[in-house]
Amino acid sequence: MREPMAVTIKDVAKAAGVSVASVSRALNGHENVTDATRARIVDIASRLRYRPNDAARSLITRRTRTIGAILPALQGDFFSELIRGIDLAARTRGLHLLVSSSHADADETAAALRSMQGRVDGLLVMSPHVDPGLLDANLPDALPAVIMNARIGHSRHPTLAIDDHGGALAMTRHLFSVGHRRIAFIAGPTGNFAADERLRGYRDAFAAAGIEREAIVLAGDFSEQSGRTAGHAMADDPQRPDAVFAANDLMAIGCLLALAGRGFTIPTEIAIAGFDDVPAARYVTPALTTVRARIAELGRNAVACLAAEMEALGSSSSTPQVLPCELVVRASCGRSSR
Amino acid sequence: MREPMAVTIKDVAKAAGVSVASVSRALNGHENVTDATRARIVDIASRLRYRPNDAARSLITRRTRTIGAILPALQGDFFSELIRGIDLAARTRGLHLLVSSSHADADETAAALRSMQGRVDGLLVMSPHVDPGLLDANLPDALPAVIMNARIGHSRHPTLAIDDHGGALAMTRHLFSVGHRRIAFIAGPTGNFAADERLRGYRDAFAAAGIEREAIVLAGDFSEQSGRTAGHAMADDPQRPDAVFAANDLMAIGCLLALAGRGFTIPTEIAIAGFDDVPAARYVTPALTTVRARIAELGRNAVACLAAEMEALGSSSSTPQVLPCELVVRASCGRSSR
DNA sequence: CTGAAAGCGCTTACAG
DNA sequence: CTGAAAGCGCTTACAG
Repeated sequence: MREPMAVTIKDVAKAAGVSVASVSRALNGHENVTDATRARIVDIASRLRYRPNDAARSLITRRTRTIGAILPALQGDFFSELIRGIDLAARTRGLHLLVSSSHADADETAAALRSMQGRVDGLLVMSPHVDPGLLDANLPDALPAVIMNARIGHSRHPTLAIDDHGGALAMTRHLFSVGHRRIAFIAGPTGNFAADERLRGYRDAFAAAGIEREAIVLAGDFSEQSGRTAGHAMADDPQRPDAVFAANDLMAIGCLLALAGRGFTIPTEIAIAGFDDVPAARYVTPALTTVRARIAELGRNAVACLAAEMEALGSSSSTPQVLPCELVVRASCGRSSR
Repeated sequence: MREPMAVTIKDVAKAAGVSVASVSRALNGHENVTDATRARIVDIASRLRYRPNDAARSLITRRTRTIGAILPALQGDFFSELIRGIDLAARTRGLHLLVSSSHADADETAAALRSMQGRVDGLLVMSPHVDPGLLDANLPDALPAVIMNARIGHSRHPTLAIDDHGGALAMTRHLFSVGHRRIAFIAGPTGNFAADERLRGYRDAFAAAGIEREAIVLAGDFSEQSGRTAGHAMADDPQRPDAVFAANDLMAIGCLLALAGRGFTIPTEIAIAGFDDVPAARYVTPALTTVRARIAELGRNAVACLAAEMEALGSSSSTPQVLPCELVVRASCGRSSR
């Protein structure tokens, strides 16, 4: 009981009374085919429900019409948005999307990189601790790749990033502008690109104000719990800051909940700001002031950049892109500066 | 300037002084190879950084070691969780994952189905308005496929689903048990499987209580805005219900916000419950009572089911699975029944 | 245990 | 414009 044989190009050729070469040319839209022949072939092919075998085609064309996305995770608002942008942009170009995520460490990422090889025409890579050397060591030079959210210029591959630094800088300035001065920062995990950039933005704002010595940095790891912990630490601190800027919304929310639980009034006694504008930011009380990045756009642009790479093989062009962020001022920080 | 030739099985054979057949057998772990030969081949292959060409292999084995997931969307907490479960389970089995989503209508879904053909060994399909006929018409009979969140038994393919009906039934009973009787239901989009099932659960609870005539159903479309609209309608209603059960959390939150904005106290004046347990449910004030489904598990089990299908070709086995839901009682509905 | 050979289903120079 | 043929890189009976 073998599987029913799929219809191949030979079957179509036979039915149409032409060679397989003509079928191939007709179906692939080559010029050198009579309209009449093409019409007959197209008609028969569809009647036979002919579907070219992708493996055979890939074998000879060396193209898969597929791109791969290697991401640290898939769940959560950030990745959810990112992958939506990627998926849409890939579909628009008729590209299939292979995904791989949840890589705990560099070894797993390397394995994922290798396993994508040969199955994709190009790769989108985001790794929080991305090491350009990892890519170079595990990817053939010829494979187009685009890196997301890593330091621009650190890799020979085109890199696109959210302007985490600029967003954090703008938020810190905003907090200054509404009258806060003792602004604590709850940091994200050290070594994580976005976390480091946000911290740098915070620090630069203090430096620009000539008060870098007054920066107060608390440890965090992007989890709500670490935000709570920081919130309790602040509540216990006799020199309590008058504002907190957390490196992401989850920590800001944890901090807010902890502080509110300890009886502090927000924003009058202490203001709170986050980063990401996750959906939940609108629902906490008071609603969270935060920084919004256009993440789907990052994904979309990354695909566009990758597609360009794939077409112009070798000519690694396209200026690095840094997508600006936007301040979203809500109730948790007092009134806006304007 | 042609691309650098990749190393093929021939290169390995030549370097090892054996035939390509032996290389193939050695690398694929067949028994009939001397340990010494195998060792030499493996060594040389890795030294040459040999990577079998997947297209060539697929062409002959008729396997891609890839599964496809066709989903209505990718963003949002639900799909985020679902795809996480799918990705993890696929990885565990060494299967690649091809995704396709954002299909506005049946035509686009059909196109996605066809385009996956030949690129995958099996398919995971979730379509809110899934029509078994659509699958049959666009998929070769031989392609293993598993359907998620559709009515069990309506397709010749194995189907797994969240117990939306049971969850809604349980929530409605819970609301009865804490003393509510005039419980309105904000429905989701008609025709959407989950929405319909949840409504049915609500109705069945009323029927079981012998008061089906007292059911109050308001229209909604799963959006926060439709929840707000329903909330305002209730606020204006002289015969205001004493509890609202929304078919999803987004609508429940919209309704809660609208009602709170109109000065109603929750849960004393009106209780509110949702469905899904999205992260935001914990952050609204008061925190939302809701129903939680183990969505990642649905994805994981669907992959397991698909993998079984793929191995035992033809023997469509595996009893239909319905994953139970769990009540999450928070402050928005008054005290728990226990 | 090992090799020579056929063949998977395509595409593309090369002739005509 | 069309066809015969080579070849993409593998795997797998079939012999030995």
